[in-house]
Amino acid sequence: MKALVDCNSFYCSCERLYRPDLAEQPVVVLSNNDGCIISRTDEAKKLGVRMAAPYYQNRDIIEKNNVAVFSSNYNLYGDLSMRVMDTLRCLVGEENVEVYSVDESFLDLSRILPEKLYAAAKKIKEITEQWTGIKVSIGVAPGKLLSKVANRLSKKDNEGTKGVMVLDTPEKIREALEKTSVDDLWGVGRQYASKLRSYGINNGWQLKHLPEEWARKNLGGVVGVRLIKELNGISCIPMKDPLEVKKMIATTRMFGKPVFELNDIKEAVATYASRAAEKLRRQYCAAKMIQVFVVTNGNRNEKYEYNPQSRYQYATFPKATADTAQLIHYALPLAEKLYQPGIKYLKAGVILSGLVPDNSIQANLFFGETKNRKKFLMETVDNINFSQRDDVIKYAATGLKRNWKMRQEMRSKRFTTRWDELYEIR
DNA sequence: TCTGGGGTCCTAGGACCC
DNA sequence: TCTGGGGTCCTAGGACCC
Repeated sequence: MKALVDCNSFYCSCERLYRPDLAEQPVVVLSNNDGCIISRTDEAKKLGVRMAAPYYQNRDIIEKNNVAVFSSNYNLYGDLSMRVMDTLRCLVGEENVEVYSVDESFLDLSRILPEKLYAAAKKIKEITEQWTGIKVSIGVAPGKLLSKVANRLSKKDNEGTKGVMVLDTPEKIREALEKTSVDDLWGVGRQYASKLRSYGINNGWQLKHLPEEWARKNLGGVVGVRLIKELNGISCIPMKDPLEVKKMIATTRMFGKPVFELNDIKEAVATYASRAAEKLRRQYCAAKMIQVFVVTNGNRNEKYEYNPQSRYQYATFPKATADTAQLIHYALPLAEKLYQPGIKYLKAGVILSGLVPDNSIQANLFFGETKNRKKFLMETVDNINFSQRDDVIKYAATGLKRNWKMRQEMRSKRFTTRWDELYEIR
């Protein structure tokens, strides 16, 4: 059996942890640039605040109802996420935890006796909440997909489940699937949901009975087949190896305000390249290719409409690299190629791909052996920046003015990662 | 005036190989 | 006029996830 542990309204819960006065009050957290709502508490949900909707569209409700609003504080969320995941690893063993996202983990509970699953899940929930202060919900089922279904239902107040649901009999699975509409299933997005509805398939129970061959044709090949199998209680989405590394690394952001100057774009691209390079080195990899893109508002004249258009340029390296200076060196000319004067730029990004472990970089006849010195330099810079939790050392190309930096006007303090922002008790 | 920032997997099709 | 039967690797694009 597999479990899915999910932190309730994770970002909001993190904010509440250091603001106990907000325990009963609705809370929302905004995306970078204070653009969209990316986390909301149940209270905010009940007021009709929509998830992933632009902040300004919800502003009326928010102001009228005294909703607490925060800019996202990723230092804080990242640190608390680590505490939650460490707790889970401690409870069920490192090898049985697959961190799926910042606020979710799958657990492999196959070593727990069936009759003890419910008690075990309850215990995991209690201890995690006690140790971290973050509320979690747990769904347990034969496979990952059904554990997602169970998790989702365990959160509904009217189920009386108090955050733990175990689907261990055919009857329970049937009941759960009948209550779950197709668009709430993991792996069914907008396209597939509307296709299914057009065939009269509205909930998980109906979907479970479709032939695998139909799913293969209509729901993305083997992906669809897996979906049906999982619904039938056949676990076929395996747990991931925790040592796996990313195959692509991206750093992209909207600008705090639209930008027109090449220089601003170059600063941003150099900054994103530096950040991407850090992520690359953290997983001990080097990249073979860099891609730079910019997003403009494709709309001309007309009244305002959000109509983003992106353009890409890429370069490949003679030899895989994780050296920030070299990545910037290749990235800037790409930015210049993309730039046209007089156009309004909304966003830029850097994507690294063709990632290989950095100890297996192919030597190249035409490039000398400066590798070790560079590597030592990069390690030193990373260590200093990490120990200070800030970019103390950065490349000049990343700029000083930083006109394009994102807005975070309502960010809470970085209570757990900065000495000068520690939580104060009077 | 204002709409996030990451990722994954899969398939089809082209270029190339023997 | 005839025109196989395997492969591999790469890329673009679609769909999905949180």
